Amino acid sequence: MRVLFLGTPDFAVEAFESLIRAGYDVIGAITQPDRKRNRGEVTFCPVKSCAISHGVDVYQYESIRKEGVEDIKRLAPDVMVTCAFGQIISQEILDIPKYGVLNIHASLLPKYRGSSPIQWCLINGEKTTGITVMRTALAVDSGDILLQRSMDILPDENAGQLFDRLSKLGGEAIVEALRLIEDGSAVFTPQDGSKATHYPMIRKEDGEVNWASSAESIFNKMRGFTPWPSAFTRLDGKLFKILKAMPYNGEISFEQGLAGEVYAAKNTAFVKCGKGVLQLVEVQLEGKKALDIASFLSGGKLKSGMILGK
RNA sequence: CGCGGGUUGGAGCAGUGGUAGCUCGUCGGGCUCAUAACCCGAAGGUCGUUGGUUCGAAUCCUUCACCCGCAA
Repeated sequence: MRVLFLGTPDFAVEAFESLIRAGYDVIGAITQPDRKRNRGEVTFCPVKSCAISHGVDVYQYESIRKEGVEDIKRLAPDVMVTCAFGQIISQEILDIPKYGVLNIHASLLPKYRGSSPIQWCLINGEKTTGITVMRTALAVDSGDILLQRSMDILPDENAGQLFDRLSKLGGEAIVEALRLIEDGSAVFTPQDGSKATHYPMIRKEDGEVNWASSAESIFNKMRGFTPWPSAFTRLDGKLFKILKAMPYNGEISFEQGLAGEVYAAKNTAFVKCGKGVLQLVEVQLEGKKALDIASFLSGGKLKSGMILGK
């Protein structure tokens, strides 16, 4: 079976490699164009690097609808697999492969349609999520479902960790999906549109912590934004990332009792929230490396009574 | 050549011309029923690299390397 893969970031690499490991004839990988990076080395996107190492041809288009049609027709795939590709595909392309186009989505559709499902599940404090393999349709994440695999979200898991686990599950799911198609037992079930929820791509500025909200919701937000783009606040006017933290159940007596107020002990620090207390575990100040809270406190930049967010 | 911050004993920082200091850790000793507590003492740094200015540089100028924040 000739498989054409469309995907760009880390999340898609696992699916790409799974297909190769499973013995499918992966005839090409289409990714987003290489983006300019001014600081650090210029690197190919993860799927491109992986494809090259496996000797798979890579195709990149600014707009696949306008530039990719001829290439895809020439490649004559039996099936196409999309995974975090990042571009909308036209009906003309969807009609090319005999077995259609499949998409791997990191949520249990119809919940969490959109481009940041993993982050939003964490932000909303979900306990369960999963992978959906469905037919790619013109409307975003609305195609008929071929199969789903669910997975529990760990209590202190962040988006990076959940990404890793879901990408593996996605790799397993897509291989299983192709098996179903090959032996003719694939059944596609329409989504119940009335239960659909849609979330936008998360933006960097959305990562700012509102200390007036509850420790629990700040904790969930931090998990959803870590490791990228990170939950942040201000320390003395400087960008201060909260990379790891957890709600604290003990009693802390704050001098002023204000939201965002810091209580710094010897090896740890707490922040008063609108409801509850958050214990800091790992932080990063603008221009500095990420540090565990004990090391950061050694620097003397965080003291009891300071108010975060200003 | 996009903008900016950084590189000082094991960790994190201070120190803008006169041969380095703080918190923590480490090691030794003491106190205590006990402790991540407290007390006393000790070890540990040619201040990222290159060249220069100077009587004298961690501190000023220069080369390179590496780390990081922002913007893309």
